[in-house]
Amino acid sequence: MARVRAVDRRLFLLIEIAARRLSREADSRLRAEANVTASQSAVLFLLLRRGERRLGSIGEVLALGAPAVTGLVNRMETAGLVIKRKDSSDKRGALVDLTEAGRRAAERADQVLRGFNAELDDKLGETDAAIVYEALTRLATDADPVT
Amino acid sequence: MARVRAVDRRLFLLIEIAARRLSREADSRLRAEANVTASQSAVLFLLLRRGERRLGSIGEVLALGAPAVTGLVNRMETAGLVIKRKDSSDKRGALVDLTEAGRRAAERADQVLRGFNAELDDKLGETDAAIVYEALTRLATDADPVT
DNA sequence: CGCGATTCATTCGGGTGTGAAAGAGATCGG
DNA sequence: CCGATCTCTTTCACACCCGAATGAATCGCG
Repeated sequence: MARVRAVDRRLFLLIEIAARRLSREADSRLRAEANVTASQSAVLFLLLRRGERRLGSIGEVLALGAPAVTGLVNRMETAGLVIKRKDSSDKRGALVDLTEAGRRAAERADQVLRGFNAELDDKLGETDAAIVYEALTRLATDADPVT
Repeated sequence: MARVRAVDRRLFLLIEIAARRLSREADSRLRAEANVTASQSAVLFLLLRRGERRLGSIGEVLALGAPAVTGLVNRMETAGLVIKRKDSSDKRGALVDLTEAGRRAAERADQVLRGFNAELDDKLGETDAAIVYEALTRLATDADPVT
């Protein structure tokens, strides 16, 4: 069973397909149990664990471009999950922080995702999961061709 | 080195981040060298290797919902890459096939992606790459919780 | 001090994805 | 044969992402 199905021999396409499936499942659980989207939950976690941050910093960690962060945070602000205020020490930037509702949502989302992640780890097995973590981290932190 | 950075401990978030980075890079190369997007190239490959197919079949292989396929194929038809015609044996469905331009684009895209994929394989190393392929295939073909 | 370069965020236009609902054609059971 | 039902695709409203261009504030260097 060396051969994999046609399309799957392109790692990047395979990752996209896997990401799509996982995202769909995670998103539906997160919406149902925490009333947030998968993208939003990533921001919530970041703020929950590392506190108030600038927009650019969020984009850096999550590998998102500036326009994506602007839109995401704006929708979250409308939803009452975060507040945005001008950085008084550098008025170009804006700082984002959790609201109380945001904190509660973050904690619910964390529960949901913890469970989901555990299922995935089970599915892969301990050793494979560790290798995949490491491999994806490497790809995620260093995807540029001419390093 | 057991501990990974905060956000990364959620496999699904990590996959999203990696997918985003890889997609961005692949997309930019594909646009430059073959004048197609990454999503479009997945459809092109499928048609190139397996021939004319129905919309639903494309969605099944690529893990895309029906509305996504409709939009994707429509934009590709506008771009002259594919043609869509009614399935005469079942007039509910539509068949999609490559145009000549589509075939040429598919072959260029194949070259680009072959190179990109080789780089990724290099970056991961042979054994890790094989494990990642296998693991993602498992996740991509079986992401449902209650199996 | 002051002006050009840099940095942070937003806006703009467009591709990509989703779930829900609608329309059209096939199918099957009475 | 024909209506209930199922299947395939589309439409709709929306979330999400990107690159390019813009606006606003800071920085840096003469």
